[in-house]
Amino acid sequence: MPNNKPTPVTMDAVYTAPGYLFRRMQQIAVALFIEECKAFDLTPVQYAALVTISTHPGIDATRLSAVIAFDRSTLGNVIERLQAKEFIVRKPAPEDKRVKLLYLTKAGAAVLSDIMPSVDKAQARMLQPLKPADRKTLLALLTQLVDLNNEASRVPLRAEDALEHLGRSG
Amino acid sequence: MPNNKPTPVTMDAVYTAPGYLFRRMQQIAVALFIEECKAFDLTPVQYAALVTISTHPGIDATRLSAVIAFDRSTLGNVIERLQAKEFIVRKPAPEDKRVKLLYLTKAGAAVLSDIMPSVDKAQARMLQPLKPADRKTLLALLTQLVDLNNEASRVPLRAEDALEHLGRSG
DNA sequence: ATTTAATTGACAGTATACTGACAATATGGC
DNA sequence: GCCATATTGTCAGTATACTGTCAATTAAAT
Repeated sequence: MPNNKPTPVTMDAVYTAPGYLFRRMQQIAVALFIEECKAFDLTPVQYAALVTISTHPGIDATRLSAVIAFDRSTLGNVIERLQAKEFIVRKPAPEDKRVKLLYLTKAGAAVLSDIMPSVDKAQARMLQPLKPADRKTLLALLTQLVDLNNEASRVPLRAEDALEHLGRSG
Repeated sequence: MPNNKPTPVTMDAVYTAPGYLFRRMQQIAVALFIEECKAFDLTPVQYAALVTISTHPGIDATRLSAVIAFDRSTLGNVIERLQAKEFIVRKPAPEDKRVKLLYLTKAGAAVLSDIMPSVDKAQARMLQPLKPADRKTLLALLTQLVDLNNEASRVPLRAEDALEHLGRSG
């Protein structure tokens, strides 16, 4: 005969779900970043954008979005804020009137090099509670998992594709 | 003599940062949840709130926030949306005019029991790419890490404290 | 009991995220 | 060259998150 007992719902339906744990860790990661970097007025997303513009001067917003796997719509606002803080400039591309190319300003390069130690400290702090060997294991598995799930996100990482048009034949 | 070479910034400053990886996994987790559960019109946060109200009928918003470690301000809007969908009701507490107690409606209980298999499928899918042993390892380390970093988040998990006032002496 | 503290829900402001749409512009097929 | 298609940046709408504030209310201090 069928089992008609309703499955009892417990908080384990939340606490043991990997999605819940990833959400918690993301919140913790942001909190630690903000705390360590509060002197620099940069968010984690803004930091990632700055790094990418630094390593790919003249990148445009769409390619930037692909290189860090952030949503293109969201990135518009991020870029505006970085521009308002005068950490980057936008220049129209001469050969394509739709495109605006992104470059670091001197202030942007300065803040990026200044913030690095604090970013590193924040990244170290969030893994600190684990034993060193466990940190390595977690980081390796996490890197694998993100990579293997790349296509599942709305904006998959496309670092190679995005670079094809930059600094080469064109 | 001092080393004046500027540290070359590479994309590793982003790609290997645990904070970046947690952000990516969180986005992937949400995308998979939404995809698997699109028939139910529930977000991951709304699901967690529903589960908690189901296991703690009569909980108030502040304690709900502590039990799932979500921001209290944010939760106000979440509760409003759940109420608009008629999955929960809010009743004023007789002994404290500030408090509004939360209860599942029949529709809320139904959607919760209906959505469970899809939630489980989404949770399984995000770990699927890993070998079974690696899934266990990752989940164990992640659970540890969230727990050990509990105080670092703005809204630490306070499941026990939050329960003290419910269904007991009062 | 009256002043003081803390709590609760609400709100305003900022910052990610995603969906879907749009105009301007480029590019391809023909 | 023209037309269908694709790309780029932008915008409106919704949903988390966090900061800080506030009025109403309750609890604590004395």
